Formats: sequence, C-alpha cells, structure tokens
Amino acid sequence: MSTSSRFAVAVHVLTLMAWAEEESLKSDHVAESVNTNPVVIRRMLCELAESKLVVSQTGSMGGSRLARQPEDITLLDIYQAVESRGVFALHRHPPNPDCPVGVNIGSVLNEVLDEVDSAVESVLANITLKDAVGRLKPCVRTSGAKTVGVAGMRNLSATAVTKRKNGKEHTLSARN
Amino acid sequence: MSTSSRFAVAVHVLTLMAWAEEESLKSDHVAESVNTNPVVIRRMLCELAESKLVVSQTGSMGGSRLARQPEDITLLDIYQAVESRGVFALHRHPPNPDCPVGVNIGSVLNEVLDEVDSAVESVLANITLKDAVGRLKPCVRTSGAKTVGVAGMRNLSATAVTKRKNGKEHTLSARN
DNA sequence: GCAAACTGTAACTATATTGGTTACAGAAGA
DNA sequence: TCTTCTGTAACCAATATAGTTACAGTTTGC
Repeated sequence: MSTSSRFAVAVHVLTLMAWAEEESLKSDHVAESVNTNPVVIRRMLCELAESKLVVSQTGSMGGSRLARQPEDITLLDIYQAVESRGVFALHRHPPNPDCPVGVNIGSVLNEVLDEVDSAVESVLANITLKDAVGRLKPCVRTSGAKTVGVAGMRNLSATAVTKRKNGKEHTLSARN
Repeated sequence: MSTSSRFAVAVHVLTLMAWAEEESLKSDHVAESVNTNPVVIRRMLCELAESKLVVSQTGSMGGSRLARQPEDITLLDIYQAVESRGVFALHRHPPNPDCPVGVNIGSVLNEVLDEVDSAVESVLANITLKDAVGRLKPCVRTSGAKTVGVAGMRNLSATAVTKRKNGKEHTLSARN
C-alpha cells in the first residue's frame, strides 16, 4: 500500500529526540541514525515544526528538539503531520456517472474508507512517544543516558554506517 | 499514503458483479463502469481469480462473475487479493545499527504497524459485498434489475463517459 | 472449418510520489 | 568574520501505478 516510509522515519526521528531528552539534535546526527541524507531529515523536521511537534534553531549550536513532552505527543499527531491522505485512495478518475453502480460506489467507498481511517487513528491516538521510548529494549537507556547514549553515538560515522547497496535485502522486514 | 486506487477499483468491480447477480460481465463492460481501460480490468480480474474471488471464461460469450455468493466475500478478502503490503512501510534503508534507537526502532514500529494492520483488517472483515450492494442508493436496484440495470448500461459508450482531461479536478473526493 | 467475440498477457509509455543529492542563502555563536 | 547550523530550491533516481497497443489462444455458433 503505502510506498512511503515517511511515518516510520518521523516516528524514528521523534523517538530519537524523546530519548535524547532536552538535548538539541543536529540534522546530521539524526540522519546518521536514520541512515539517510540530512536534507531528507531537515525537510521532515520542517513539516514536524509546522505541526508544532518540534522546534528548531538555526545557526551555530542550533538543532531541533521536541516542542512538548513525549507523553503529550501521540503517534496520531505524527501521522497527521506527515501523511496527509487517508489509508486508501479512491478512483484516479471518476467512475461512469451513467452506470448505476459507478454513480454510487464513491459514497459507499467513502463510508468504508472513513471507517478504516478512524480505526487507524484510534490505534495511533493511544500510543505516545513516551510509550515508544519505553518499548525500546530496556538495556538501551538505563542510567546516564545522555553521556552513554547520545554522546556515544557521535563518533560512528567513520565506522559502521550500513552501506546502501543491495537496498532490498537490507530492509527491516518483509513489509517492504 | 496509498497512491493507488487498486482497492477502490477492486471493490467497484466486484460490487458491479454482485449487483449483476449471475450474469457474466465482459471486461469492456466493467471498464466502462470504472472509466478505465479494459486491460487494467483484466489484469485486476486475473489477480481476483487467483484469490478465488471471481471465475473467468475465455472465448466468445465469455466474461467474469463472482466465484462465491456476495455474502461470502468480505472487503478483507478483496484487500488481501489486491493490496499485498501493510498500511505503512518501514524504512527504505535499515537504520543505523550502532545507534541505540536505530537498532531498536524497527521492532517498536513493527509492533505498532501490526496493531494498525489488525485494526484495518477487522473493519474490512466485517463488511461483505452484499453489504456494499445494499449501501448503494436504494433506487438503484428495485425490480427487474437485470434488464433495467446491467443491460441498460450497455449503450453508454458514445454518450457520457467522462473525458479524462483535468484528472485532478474530477476525482471523487478530497482524498486524492 | 471459420469468423467473431472474448480473455490472458507482454511490452511499452506516461505519470506521480518519494527519496537522495548538491548547492547555497541566511541565522547565530565564538 | 569564521564556523556551524537550518531552510530551501533545484534537480535526478527509483519505484509503483495506470494507460495503451498488440496479439496469441479459447470458445461459440454458423
């Protein structure tokens, strides 16, 4: 269905920020974690800032951080910020209005797709960023996170960023 | 999200067949209702036949019809037949395995996306093709449907098939 | 047997969306 | 003023879907 990873990346970015607590993160740093280009991240951060989920600061010592506490940001907020259209699309071109089915199928489908969208939204509304951080493996952030964790990731770039050849074989799961 | 109208078109096609009852429909006829090319319809009918939702007959007097009764086909069956991947995709490239968040975010997301997929599927599982036909405006099929309805649509092609220039303005709703 | 009416399918093009990349203007700290 | 950031434009690449033409093969009915 969705050929886009926008929601997954947005959740990743914001989870990283929640995990980093008050620390302001650079787009280069986030991009390293997501394994993509910093501009892709900055584009997404602009969208997230428009939806008031993050605040960014230009200039030296700038960066981005969450605009609210992790427990006050739900996955629905993130979904709405980066995935504008509903789960399914309707016909690309309108059906034949002179066919008794064609002229009516749109409203039937709209009812169904609204039900589907509501179901998705109610799942996402019940998960906060705080929950997401909590679901990361417990060993990740026990104590002294700011030093062990975020700072500890800084010097990765030369060593272990996965190379992107063979993209398909490296995707996270059978979903892609 | 989904840039595809595959699910919408598949529901349209099968609703048309349910509405036509036992009558076998030609791909040209279906394409006229959907307002697309017959080959697009035949491709989709092949997928639906693989999932045992329709049966097709080649040759003169051929065509396609439902393989089961409308009350025994759910929208979930249709969804699974034409939309293989889940609602959301994961990262296009795997995140940085040396970032404590990157290495764990995949399993967190998979949990969430499974919940979302289940919610969608449970909505779709509770709607049958018979329901969909019933939701078409009641005036559509009151009595003598086979003669008034399906046959009555046959001679449309010259008159009122919406032209496809200005595609965007003509889509069914704000979804697209 | 043969023509007509169908489906199934290959091959190609068109279109749209997303993601990746380079480049650069402008902001802000040192 | 130099450096380090964000914001953003412009472009290319990759992918998925849809539209189109063409044709082989099947079935019906004369």
